[in-house]
Amino acid sequence: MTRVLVIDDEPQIVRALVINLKARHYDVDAAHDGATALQLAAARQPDVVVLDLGLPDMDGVEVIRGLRGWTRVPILVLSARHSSDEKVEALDAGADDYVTKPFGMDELLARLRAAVRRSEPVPGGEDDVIVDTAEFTVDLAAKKVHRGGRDVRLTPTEWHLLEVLVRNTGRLVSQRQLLQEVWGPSYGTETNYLRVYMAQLRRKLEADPAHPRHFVTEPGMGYRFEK
Amino acid sequence: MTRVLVIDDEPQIVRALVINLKARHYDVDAAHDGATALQLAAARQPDVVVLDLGLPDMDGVEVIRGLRGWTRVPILVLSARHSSDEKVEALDAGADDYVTKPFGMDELLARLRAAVRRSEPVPGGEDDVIVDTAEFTVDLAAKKVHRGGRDVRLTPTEWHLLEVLVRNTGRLVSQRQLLQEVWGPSYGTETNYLRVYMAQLRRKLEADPAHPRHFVTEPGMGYRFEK
DNA sequence: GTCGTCTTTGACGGAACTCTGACGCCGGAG
DNA sequence: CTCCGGCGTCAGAGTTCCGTCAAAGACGAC
Repeated sequence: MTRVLVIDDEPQIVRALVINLKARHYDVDAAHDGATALQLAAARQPDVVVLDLGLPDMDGVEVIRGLRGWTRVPILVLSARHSSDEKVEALDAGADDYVTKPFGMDELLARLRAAVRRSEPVPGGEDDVIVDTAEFTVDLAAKKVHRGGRDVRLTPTEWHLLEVLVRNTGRLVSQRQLLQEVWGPSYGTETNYLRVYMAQLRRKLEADPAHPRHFVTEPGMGYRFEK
Repeated sequence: MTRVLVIDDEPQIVRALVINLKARHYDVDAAHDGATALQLAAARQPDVVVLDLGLPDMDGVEVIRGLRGWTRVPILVLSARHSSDEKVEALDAGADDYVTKPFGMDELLARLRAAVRRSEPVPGGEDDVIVDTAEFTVDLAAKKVHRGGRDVRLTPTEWHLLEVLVRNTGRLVSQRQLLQEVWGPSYGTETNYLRVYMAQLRRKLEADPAHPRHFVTEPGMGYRFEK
């Protein structure tokens, strides 16, 4: 869940923000002054900060600097001041966005989403999906199969077939489904393809290809991958 | 130098932006319609995009989507519309900021700086910039390759290709992905480029280019860099 | 203009991959 | 027993894909 830190000394604005944010399933913390804000930011590690510049105890820009000293968390500034200098100062101090009051809640939320979105890691990230068996290891992201200390080379078709089976580990996959996923929707009855390529996979991955333990045939139905 | 792509069909606005940006030592490209913009973005790889939503040939939001399909470059939207819906739509489509006309140049430049700043890599980044192999060393930050006691000269395209492969060390990178990252999103099937440049890299970096150990071909799928 | 560098393009032989048919094995049904 | 359908195995034909080379085109420097 995304955590938001709201910093504002006007209770009605804080209340409005908190209600709206909680309704959209954000986790919300609130502070009424700069000192509390900096403390809360350190303690709660928010994913985004909404900061009103007019605080009772310190200048809003100082809060920005205080945060930027140790974090790159997105900071969205609220302010009643329309002056260009104020905006420039806040943005150059490290703010990510600047919204003048009165503001529309829709717009604020959209800007919040934008700020959160761009601080997210790249979706196609480095998370390696690895499946382990007694004899070999499959890394779906890297498209690698490791077996007995060395990499196994698979052809595109072999990979595709393996991928479908591994993604359905433990489940029976029908011949029709395999054919359509690997060879295309117009295939469905060419079971000889399956026989040939399943044999390849077994030869390359099974300890004893004649008695497969991981690529199991269910006669008349399909195949199943077991760890 | 920071490169900015300005997209607007009003000549006087473009001129004002270009003059101001160039005075501040930005490298500026300009497009007056969406199609040109998308093409320029691919060709010039800007660090930030300034986009007017009112274009003659296509909806501004479509331009945002077109860019977001393949890049996370910051997009700063300009618009004459003050409507909240417009803003929300643009921001949710992937824009980073939204400025309504008329705008102050100081504010716009400050927002531009903010957008560029946050897209910069962390200064004290923990990313290991240097990759070592038995035969050569790649320094991604310094853009240098060292081999056998001397620097190897690489052309821009060779570098780009090497960079993508090294950033994905051990992982298979599809031909399509390589083509799109190095040559641009409109490429994807010109595999002969890959063949030519992969041969160049091997000739310059592999001990035995005919039997590559680090730049591995996976027929029909892509290439892989191994340490 | 001329030069040098880099990129794009086309052509070719060889390697890798996919498809196809033939054959044998096995278990169940007649 | 024989027949038959489903499966595994094998090897060759056909196709696609890749590495290599060379030459033409694009571009900037001088």
